[in-house]
Amino acid sequence: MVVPKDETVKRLVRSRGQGRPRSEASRASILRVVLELLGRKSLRDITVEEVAKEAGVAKTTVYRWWDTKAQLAIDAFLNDISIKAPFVEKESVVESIRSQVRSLAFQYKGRDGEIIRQIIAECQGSPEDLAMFRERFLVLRRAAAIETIQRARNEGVLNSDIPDETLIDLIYGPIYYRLMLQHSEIDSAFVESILDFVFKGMEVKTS
Amino acid sequence: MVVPKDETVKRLVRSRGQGRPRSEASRASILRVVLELLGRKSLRDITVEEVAKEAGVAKTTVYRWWDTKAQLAIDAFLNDISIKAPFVEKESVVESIRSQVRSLAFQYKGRDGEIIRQIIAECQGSPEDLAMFRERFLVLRRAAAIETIQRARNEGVLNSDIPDETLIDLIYGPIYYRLMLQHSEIDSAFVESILDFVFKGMEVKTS
Amino acid sequence: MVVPKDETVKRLVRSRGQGRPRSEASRASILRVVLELLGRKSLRDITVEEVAKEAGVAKTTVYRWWDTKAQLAIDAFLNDISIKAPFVEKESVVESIRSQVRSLAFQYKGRDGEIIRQIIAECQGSPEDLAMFRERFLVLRRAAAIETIQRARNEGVLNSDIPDETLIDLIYGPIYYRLMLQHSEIDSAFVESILDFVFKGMEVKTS
Amino acid sequence: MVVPKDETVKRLVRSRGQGRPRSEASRASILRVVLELLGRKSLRDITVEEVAKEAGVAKTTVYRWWDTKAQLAIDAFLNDISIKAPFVEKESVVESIRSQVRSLAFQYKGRDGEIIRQIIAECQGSPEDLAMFRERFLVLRRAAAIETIQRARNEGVLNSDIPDETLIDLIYGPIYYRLMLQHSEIDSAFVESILDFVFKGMEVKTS
DNA sequence: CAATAATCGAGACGGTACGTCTTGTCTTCAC
DNA sequence: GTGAAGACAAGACGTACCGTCTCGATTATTG
Repeated sequence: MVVPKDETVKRLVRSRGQGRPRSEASRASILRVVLELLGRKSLRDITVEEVAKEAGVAKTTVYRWWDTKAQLAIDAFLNDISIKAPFVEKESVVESIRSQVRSLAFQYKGRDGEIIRQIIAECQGSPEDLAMFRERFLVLRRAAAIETIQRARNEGVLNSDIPDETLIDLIYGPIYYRLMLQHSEIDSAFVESILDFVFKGMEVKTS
Repeated sequence: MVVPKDETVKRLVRSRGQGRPRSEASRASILRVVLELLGRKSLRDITVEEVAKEAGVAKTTVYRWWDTKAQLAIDAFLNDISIKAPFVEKESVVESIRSQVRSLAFQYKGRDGEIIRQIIAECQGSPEDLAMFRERFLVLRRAAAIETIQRARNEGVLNSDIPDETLIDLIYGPIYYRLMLQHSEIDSAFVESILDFVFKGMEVKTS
Repeated sequence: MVVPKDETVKRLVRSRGQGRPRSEASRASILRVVLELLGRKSLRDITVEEVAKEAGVAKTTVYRWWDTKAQLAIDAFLNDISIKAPFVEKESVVESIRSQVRSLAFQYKGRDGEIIRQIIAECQGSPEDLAMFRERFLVLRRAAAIETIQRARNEGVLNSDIPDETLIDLIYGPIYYRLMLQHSEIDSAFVESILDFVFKGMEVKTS
Repeated sequence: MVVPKDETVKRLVRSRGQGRPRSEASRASILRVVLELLGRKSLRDITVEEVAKEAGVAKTTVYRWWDTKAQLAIDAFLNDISIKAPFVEKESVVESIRSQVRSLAFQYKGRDGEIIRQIIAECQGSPEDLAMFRERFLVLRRAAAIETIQRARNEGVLNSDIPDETLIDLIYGPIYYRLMLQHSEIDSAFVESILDFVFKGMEVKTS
């Protein structure tokens, strides 16, 4: 378990104590600017200096709360999004999964996909950053998927002995693959083909 | 179609004409150094200055033939590797595919996977670089896969109407997913699970 | 009137306000190194990189306070020298001038002449630099000369209607001429000949 | 005596022998381009690369015939100008000198003065270049001046024992002083004041 | 008339310094 | 103690020229 050094943790750790309290305005301004810049340019091309200037904040204030640009981007991203692709109750568990994957694919086609792509790239330079991205973003979503998959298994809908983790990789891997390599669109034809192949003949059992 | 600006093309373009011919020794030295450095550190942490110095070459010579660090890394990588995961004739077409995927997964677990990971990350900052990586690396391998898949279809072994491109994404996507996110190992249990799931019941027909 | 962009002015302008104060140690170190290097090599052969390295200072620190190498050299030179050829009270005003010119010629024969020569050469590439050299070095010295000349005129010692400025050019021009062209030594025979010619018959009146 | 390394000498030295003869077209083109560039920018800002390109000539061709940029500029300048300020016979020897100084001052106010200024500056970096400038430009003109001055002495017109060399410095020094420092114009008021002061009462004797 | 030899253009080369940019730290004063 | 301001050391960036070199092609003289 990697100890997260992100600002959320720092806030908790430092929250008690003397002195001038942390400026909430500065924090919000920084995160807002990062997100806005991420809409215009590659994370690589965004500089801490630029963020500080745009946010009307001292560079030291940024460095005080975030160790790396990747962590800053992760915070900005998570601070902004609500869960846009949740697992919702459907007529069947499999349909619930299919529905979630469709939502996620739609989300990844847009701005959010772009940002995630940039963050993953940025995190390749540091195992710690990559670990943080997984823990703060990926594991939550994978946990929800696993729970749903297990419900499907309990209902006898999943007639395969493929491990849960691997099944998740099988479903979401192709989407991340296209996200990172950009060799083809993440359109609905693609998503439906994947889903049909993975869940072929499974919905029958739910009836 | 992106016009590749990599050195290989430049060499062809400039091969006819006057002037001092390009130094093959410098070229080889640069590519060798890049590869050697890629074994020791992240591509992000490799500097052109460092490459030039280690290669005993002027910085301008590097910039003359490669536009970006990503292109340099791609060339160094491709210059080095032979196709380590080819499609070889097996007792069945499906087995031929399974065998290739096993080889590729094994390759991606090691140094080559590490390098590919770095290159993909580096290419995210520039669509041109990413396009070059696809064209010089990905398309060749995907073309071979497609050809094999079509042979399987012709033999009636593939009983699914999933498009070829999507099938490739389904098989290789999970591997790239684990390569980039590093949430789990690309071990043989993982690979076999994927292969079993994708080709379940298909080998029967080949008998 | 050219607005000087040299460090002295910048210092005054920026002196009030927040932020880390300018490092006096760095400033002194840079100027010291420049002067030391000027004693060993041509100003053309001195590089900013070299100055920074020798001074144990970042290159940016040099560029932050000085726009051009010429300005740097002027500051280093002025920072070092006291007025080595002042106008001192003598038995007559003319003798006071003669004495000053002798001192100046002696000064220009040595290291200072060499440095001034380099600075003047360096300043030819930019009207701004040349203007700064005049304003920070030349005008002060010419003003002192003019004041002394006018005292001489008031005493009726100067029986010529030559303009003050031109008289100064007449006396000092030949010295600068030899300094820049190096066709002959600036020795005392030369200086005395010039002085005798310019002030011939004038000292009589002072008796 | 410095051995001139300029192209004129090289031409003579190399003139006999086998091989392809020197291209007169290239030589003329180079000198023409240098002169044209000198009209537009500082000699410091002119690069050999630029000269070669503009002249449609290989860089090696420039380097083969001229060792330094200063020598190139000197050649270009001398190749262009005829003697624009000669000593011509006048009603008196002194008037002949005065006339020559007026012409020279007029010349130095314009483009030629600008070029000379640049060349002198450029030559400060190398004693050899400065020596060449003196030998190929200055000595010829000073020799003519000395000859005229001696004629004046023989006619008893010059009633001063100032050495010839120093007298020349006294007359021309102020002009070069203003040329290099640019603190005032080299206008006729200035020239006449200098001449009147130097030759005051001398013309009487010529009558 | 072939051999020789110096020239030419083109342009790659190793090298150096440029002036800028970004990083992450530090120092001051204000709150 | 935090924050804004901004100087600082460090070092890579990508560019511009330097002066040299290696080519193939050309153009004269010499044998």
